[in-house]
Amino acid sequence: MTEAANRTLQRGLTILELLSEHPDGLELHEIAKELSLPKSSAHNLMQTLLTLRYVRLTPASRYQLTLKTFEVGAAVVQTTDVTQVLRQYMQQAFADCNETMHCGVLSGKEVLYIDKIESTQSIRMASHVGIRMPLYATAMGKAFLAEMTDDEVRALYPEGTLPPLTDRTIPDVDALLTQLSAIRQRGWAMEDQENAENVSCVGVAILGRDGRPAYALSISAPSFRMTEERLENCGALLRRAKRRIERVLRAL
Amino acid sequence: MTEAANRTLQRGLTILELLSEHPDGLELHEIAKELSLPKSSAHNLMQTLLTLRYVRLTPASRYQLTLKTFEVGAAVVQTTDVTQVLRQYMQQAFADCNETMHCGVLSGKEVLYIDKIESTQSIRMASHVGIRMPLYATAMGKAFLAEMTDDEVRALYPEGTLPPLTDRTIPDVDALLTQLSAIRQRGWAMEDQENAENVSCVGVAILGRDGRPAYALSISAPSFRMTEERLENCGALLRRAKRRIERVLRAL
DNA sequence: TCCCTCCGTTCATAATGATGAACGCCGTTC
DNA sequence: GAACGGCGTTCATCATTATGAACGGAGGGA
Repeated sequence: MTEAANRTLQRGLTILELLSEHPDGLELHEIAKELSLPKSSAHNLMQTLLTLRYVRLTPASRYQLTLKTFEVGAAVVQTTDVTQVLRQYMQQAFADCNETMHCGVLSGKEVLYIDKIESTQSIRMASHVGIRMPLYATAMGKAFLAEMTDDEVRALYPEGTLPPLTDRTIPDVDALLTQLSAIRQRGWAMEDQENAENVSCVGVAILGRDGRPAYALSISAPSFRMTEERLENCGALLRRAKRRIERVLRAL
Repeated sequence: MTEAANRTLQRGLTILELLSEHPDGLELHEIAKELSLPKSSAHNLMQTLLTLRYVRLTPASRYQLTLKTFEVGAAVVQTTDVTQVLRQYMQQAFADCNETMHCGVLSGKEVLYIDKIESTQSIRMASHVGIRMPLYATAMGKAFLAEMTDDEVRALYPEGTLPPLTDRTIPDVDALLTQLSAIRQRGWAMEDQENAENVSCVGVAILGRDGRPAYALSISAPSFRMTEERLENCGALLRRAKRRIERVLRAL
């Protein structure tokens, strides 16, 4: 994505990534076009990937990934469990935002905080590992709720009103559902001082193999640091992490 | 392993493969030493792999694979089933030997042939897809038997004698067990005109996730072409395929 | 059938990566 | 605490890779 030291390697790996998104394979010119490479350069790289057997050529002259990439990757997964997967992607996202991050699991009507990485900035969020928070007042929680149907959400809060934690806490289920709809659209949840003063959070939920929400990630920062732009960046960061983690979990 | 067109890409991918065999990670100098690279070259490549996030640096300055390789590889597997996995590795092995290959499943006391690739040489084996053969008279079958205990094998043939298909067919269970022991040692089975005249085969069994023999691959050739050396080559080829397929199946 | 286009391949040259030597850092030894 | 050895990093120079242009073949339309 960014500027890498070594062009050749960068390109080779990008080709593998590209092919992974095209199970039916791509022709040489398609690869060249997609990565804006001269066809002769693409040709050279594909020859190498062929002889190394990362790629094969179908009878229709389409390049397809072989299982070799999977062989290599699978070795990592053998020695990795779910929490390590979450932590690894949390670390990657952290490297891109340097704000306190949390990881939580869905536990009834609450989110249970199970892991954190603390920002190195002098003004930062305190940690929450081990505690529980109501779903409706946290970014992670709202991300969880957004993965449920409206009926499921209403069933969680039959009273219809939501006990306030701050004066910004969402007051009732109707307001909550309105927000969830926006969250579903956008792909990430946010929470602005609804849980504690001067703290803003962004969160996403991770679906397990069964398609049910299982884990969540969040980025928390002092509200003054969470500009509109930063919010968008963090949201995009988390959405990317979500997609990747889900892909890994599906095969785990 | 061999001569690839592009040195840079070759090296980068080899590093990924190397790291996949070292879950705890390797230090820069270890990588350089292992691949006989100057440390400055290794350094350059590792920097690239770092920025591309295929690799991360632990606090102890060890390079470890991230899950990115797995993400890429997992995409292939999503659209692949077991028979396609087998066929893919069969094709790779075929490219290295150009002799008729078969793939079979264990079915009671027989091996059921489910797929083939025919040699392009003018003198070649006829195809066997869909037929069944006794375990004791085929390379695939003996490979299956070699994955069982002696007791299990004896239980399959309580009579102790084995109906001959040619005059070379192994005559009884005792002789069979002797051969199975050698097969276990060597890692691959062979069969020399025990099933049909002038045909020699090499075979390996593939263990499923449950650790039980499930599939087998074989290479068949006219006996005159199966020199001692070629036999060894084909055996090694199949053993490699076996290892890889099992690794993939384990994560499938 | 002929022409045209599109695709993959090849090749000489320009751009980029590889390398060993030198540097700085740290921990260890004497 | 001085000297040494091992490690990662940097840099100038040389070897390899990237590239555009040219080639040849396959398919399609007129």
